[in-house]
Amino acid sequence: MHTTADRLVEALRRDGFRITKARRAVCEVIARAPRDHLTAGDIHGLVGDDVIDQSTVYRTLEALEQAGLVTHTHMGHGPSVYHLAADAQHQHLVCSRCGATIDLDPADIGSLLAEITRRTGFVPDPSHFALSGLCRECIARG
Amino acid sequence: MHTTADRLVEALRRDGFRITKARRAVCEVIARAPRDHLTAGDIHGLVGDDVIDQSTVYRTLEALEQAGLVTHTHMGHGPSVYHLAADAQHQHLVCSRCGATIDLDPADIGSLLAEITRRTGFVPDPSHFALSGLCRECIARG
DNA sequence: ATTGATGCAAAGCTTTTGCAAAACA
DNA sequence: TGTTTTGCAAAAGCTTTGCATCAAT
Repeated sequence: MHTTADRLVEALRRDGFRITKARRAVCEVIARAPRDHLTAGDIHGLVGDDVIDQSTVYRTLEALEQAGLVTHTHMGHGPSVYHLAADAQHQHLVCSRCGATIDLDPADIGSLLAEITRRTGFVPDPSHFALSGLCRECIARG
Repeated sequence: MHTTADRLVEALRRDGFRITKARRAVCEVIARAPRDHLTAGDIHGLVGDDVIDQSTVYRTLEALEQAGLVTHTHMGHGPSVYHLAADAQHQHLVCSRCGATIDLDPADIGSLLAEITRRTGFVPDPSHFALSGLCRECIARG
């Protein structure tokens, strides 16, 4: 039976990328935390700071994005976060006061996005940017 | 009659900020291009690269944001863009292929945002992040 | 006179890049 | 073997900060 990590590795190979220890390690970390929001630094740390170089993490993530397996989301001032493309189609809400993040299901915003497309012809990719605002708790606190 | 720049300056003063040559200059640049998307670097250049220091531009923008007069929007990989708060309540769409940007009127997304609030209690601030995707032209090109 | 703002220079943080050495196919 | 990938180190791009000096109130 194939783990997600194996599937990522195989997909990379199919796309003509060579399979190295570094790429396998990054795939395993990403596959193990599919719903998490991992920064390049997180991934580097999880692989082991001195196992592979940070630049290799970025180059591997670039390869994975090129292969359509991973996407990244800009979360504001901080570093970008990476996810499996399969899990990425949610909208991130991030509270500008307390920093809490909420993942919004695609179904919950589908009609909104369709509305934008209908009016402008623009097809949004909700996963690529977070949406800033105030969470319920911070509003309740005034 | 008061220009927008004057109004910005007066609002800063009312908030307890001192009025300096640097702050006046930044206010004038921002007031003159109210609908534009100016980066801190743009503003620095428009004031005059050697008239004030870049760090002063950032500190002035911080003061203006603190006073609620200006907001900034994260546009992805590049630098943030700044606008008058009064003009900022639009959603930025940015095409991930050609880089074109579209400003979406608040009225066009109001119901979408209300829907998000209804479902999650989260009150989005549409101006703070751009929304990535593909513009009509790039879709037409395949 | 006091307090706050500026300029300068340096550093911080995320990300990218050049190049020689090492690893994959 | 031939080409890709890695590590290292350095740099790039945006933004922040420490500190002595200067300016606004």
